[in-house]
Formats: sequence, structure tokens, C-alpha cells
Amino acid sequence: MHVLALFGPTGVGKTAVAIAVAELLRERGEDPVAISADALQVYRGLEVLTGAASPAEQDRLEHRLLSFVDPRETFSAGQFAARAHAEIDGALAAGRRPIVVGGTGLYLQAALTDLELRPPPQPGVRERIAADLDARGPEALHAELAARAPASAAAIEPRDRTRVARALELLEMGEQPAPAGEESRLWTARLRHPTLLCGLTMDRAALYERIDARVDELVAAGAGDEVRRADAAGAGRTARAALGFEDLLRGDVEGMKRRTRNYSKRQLSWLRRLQGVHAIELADRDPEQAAAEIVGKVLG
RNA sequence: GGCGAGGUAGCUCAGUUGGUAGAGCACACGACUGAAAAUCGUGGUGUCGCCGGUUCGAUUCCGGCCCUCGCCA
Repeated sequence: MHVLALFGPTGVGKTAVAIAVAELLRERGEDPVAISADALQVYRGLEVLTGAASPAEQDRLEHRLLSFVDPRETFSAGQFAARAHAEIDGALAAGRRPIVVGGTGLYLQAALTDLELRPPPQPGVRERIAADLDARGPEALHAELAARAPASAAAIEPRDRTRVARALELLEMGEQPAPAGEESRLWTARLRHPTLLCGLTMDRAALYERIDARVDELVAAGAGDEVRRADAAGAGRTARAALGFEDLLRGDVEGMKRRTRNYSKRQLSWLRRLQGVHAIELADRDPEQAAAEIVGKVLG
């Protein structure tokens, strides 16, 4: 049985499509299960802010890998990969159709492929480098990296704080940098299981309108309260990176909309880069029509 | 009506001692290996309010007009 993967930008309505696909699959006697590939919907207590499938939606289709991380904890693609592999393998072993649904490109690839990620940071190393980064700036650390590991530095932009820090971190741990270019497995077509990958797309102007409307809905549904509660409870660095987290603490709804639109565009860049994607244009169609195309033409 | 400040990119503004202008944001495209809803790279999109004067040349100096904001009537 093939894994089905649905990838698309935030606001495109992935959950509704996944549910509609699941209903068609049940008519064919299948037992589908959704496996979320989303870096922020993993946190407990941020379901409204992150637009996770609601309890009513989860009644219609079981969703895995939602709301299982304490927001005070930091989480990572590496931790996610192990969980996602276990969920997908478990579903297949049980004869269930895994529907990987997501918006986080790196998490989708982590779920579908064997990325061979470098080791996680040792305790204290990342904190020390972060402090150094704040004090001296990324370009100074990049220069240091260039002196100690020229090949590693050459693959990284001097102002790219995250990657400069990660490269130094690996260097101090005595690890090789992640492979780049041809060596990278990020864009490989070699997946862990036979997979049918659908890219959900929509006209840009329509997508941006939906995002703006969706942010208003999330705020009306209490996203601001969620964020204040998580903030008071000591939310960690990775959970605070959720779109709108810092914005809503400041009451900046427009800022959350802007960041969400920016993000959706980066997701579309990721989508175009993926190999073997079946493009599913949502345009003016409802989720049932899109689901019919996916089940009929793609799944066959 | 008087006084003052201002009109430059989609927005907020900088600037040009006179040689047709540039930042941030927005927007487009791209990168992406244990922070990825993160972090970055590339791209300037323009009747410099309008009309006239001076000048080889005016967005810049001068005059008039229009508009906006504030204060005073």
C-alpha cells in the first residue's frame, strides 16, 4: 500500500481535503489515518494558534503527532523523524493507509525519507554559541568558522545566524557538517515507502485572502489567550517561533497575517522543489472535488 | 482667510552643495539536513504634487497654483 502525502501552504485547507480523502477511502474499505508533518502543531495548548485539526475534525479522521509536546520543551526535526517513521511504519503494518499531511517542508522530508541528520547539540554548546552570536554577530562567527573549517563555511551565508551557529556547534562536537548539494538527501526521490505525493496549490491572491481571513478566525477563536497562557507557563524557544506567538502577545494581528503570508510563499518554494509531486489545484473547488481527483487519478 | 510643517516606490521615510534617486517593510523568485511557522540569498517596482522661470541640465534654486496635517481666526 502506498503512503499518501498531502503538502501545501498554510490556509489552503489541507485538513478538509484529508478528511474528504479519508471518507472516499473508507468507501473503498480502507482504514486511513492522518499523520501530521507540522513543526508547530506538535505542541500541546497551541492548537488554535497553529490551526491544528479540531476535535470535531479528528472525530472524522484520526490524526497522529498533534499536541504531544509540552511547549516548554524544545523540539526538533530529528525527534520528529523518529516519531513519524514509527507512526507510518505502524500504520502500514496494521494495514492502515497513512496520509501524511503537512505544511513543514523539512518535517515532511524527515517523515518520508532517511535524512541521516547530524547529531543533536550537546547540552550547553548551543547556548554558549547563541550568547557568542548575540555578542559578536553572525559575520564574526562565520569568519571564525571559515578559519577552522573552510569547506563548511563556504556553504553558508555569513549572515545566516542559524546555520553559522549549527556549523560551529557540530565543529565543537567533533562532527562533520551536513552534506550539501549532490550529497544531500533532502531532495532525493528515494523514499522509505512507495509514496504518492500531492501538492495542494491555489491562486496566490486567493490564498492570501484566505490567510488573512483565517488569522482573524483564529484570533476570534482565542489564539491570543492561548499565547498568553503559553507565555505565562514558560513556553520554550521552538514553540515561541509559532507564527503569531510574539505578534499576538503584542496585539499585532496584522503582523501575524503578514508573517503567515510570507511563510506560505516559502512553503510554495519548497513544494516546487519536491520531486514527483501531483499538483492539485484547489482554486474554486471544494475539498470533496479535490479529494475525488486525488483518490481517482492519483491513487488510482 | 493667516501662520507653520509637509507632498519622493504599494506603505513609512531618507537624499540629491543642480548631472533623472535609495533604505526598511510589502511584493516576486530562490536556498534549506536535529531551531525549519526558523534562518538566509537575489531582484527597485518611481511623471521626486502641478505649471512656469533661471540654467547646457531642475526632483534639487525661484515664483505661482493644488493637496494634506497642525495651530490661529
